[in-house]
Amino acid sequence: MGVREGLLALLADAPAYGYRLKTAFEAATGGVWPLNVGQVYTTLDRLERDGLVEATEDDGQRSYRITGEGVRELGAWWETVPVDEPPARDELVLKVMMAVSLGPDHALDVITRQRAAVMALLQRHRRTPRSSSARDPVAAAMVSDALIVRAEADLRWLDLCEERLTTPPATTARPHARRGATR
Amino acid sequence: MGVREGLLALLADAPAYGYRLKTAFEAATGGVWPLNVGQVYTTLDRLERDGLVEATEDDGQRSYRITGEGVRELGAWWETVPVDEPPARDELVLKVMMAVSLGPDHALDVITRQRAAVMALLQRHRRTPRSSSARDPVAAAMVSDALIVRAEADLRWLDLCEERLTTPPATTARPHARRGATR
DNA sequence: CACCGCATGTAACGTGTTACATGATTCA
DNA sequence: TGAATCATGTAACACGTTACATGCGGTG
Repeated sequence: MGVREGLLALLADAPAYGYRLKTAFEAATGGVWPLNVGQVYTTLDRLERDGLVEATEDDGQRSYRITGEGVRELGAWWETVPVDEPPARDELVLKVMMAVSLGPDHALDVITRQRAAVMALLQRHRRTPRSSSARDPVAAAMVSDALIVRAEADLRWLDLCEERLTTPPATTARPHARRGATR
Repeated sequence: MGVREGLLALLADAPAYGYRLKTAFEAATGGVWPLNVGQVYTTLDRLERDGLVEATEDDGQRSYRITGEGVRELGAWWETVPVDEPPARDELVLKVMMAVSLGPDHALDVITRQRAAVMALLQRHRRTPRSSSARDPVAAAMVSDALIVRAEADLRWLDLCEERLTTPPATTARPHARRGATR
């Protein structure tokens, strides 16, 4: 999810042909998000089918240019955040939900395992400085930041779940100013 | 992503037929994750194809039971956290990455817009107490928590991105003990 | 020459999503 | 009777992913 809009964003900057879009996409993401070339072409076909881009054939080179419709669609993409109604399916959340439905003991067990796994992942992300020796250090650093922040949020959520399972059900506090998630 | 494993988890508790799995899945997720019945049957077909479940036909009722193979697969699911190599595609991250590749001014603009959108979403999530009047208040509360924590993490990450774009590129600090994301 | 990078595709598969068709049962 | 719920499926589509095929051009 995102290849479609990603290519559209690149084409908003300048017209380009398929292969160049692949390299541009990978460069924009600091080289950490590889993209199969084949997907570029299929995605371009769909974009053309939907009238968001136009192609001009020149000597075997198909150059793609964004259309007015595409510009509008892209503008909406920049501004909006994907609606979560119904809430986006998240693997970790689903896992804990299912474990809860199988019983609180099972749930606490899964939470413990998941916390250990996420903590290991977090440490790995913190140790490896992905920013250096990448094509675009800033982009790579941002992706790295995202992984770290996301993992921290997962830990925090696991703590909240454990609280909800261990404290009496009357106490349904919202996660407002709580912090930590370090254990 | 997750329906497959979700159904498998439910079948690990007890054998069931298709329609019951739909209601069980929705009940387990506090009623906030609706599931089309059709998908249950297609997913069950795939699970059966892969040998993770077995079906016993009885008077038009196809009852599904998890197999040993399914139990093993499910056990791995409980323990592991999805590997992020390459890092999972995230819409917000992709958006900012693409904006960065189009120029820092564009990027800061998109970051501002996205922050506003995420903040609005966060406030909406904090206001609506999804825990009450749901089939499973605990599950619904957990999903609500996840949305809140996730949105907070997104805000935090947007702040970090802004820092990386506005501070001199020499300073590449890691997001260790930083907190805030309240603006 | 053989290999690698450039460049364009096609085919197949996996999963998720929606819409639609078909019956049986239950209940106001 | 008519509507809602239960119950089982099929068809079509979207998107992502991988593998594969093909041809060109430069370079060791």
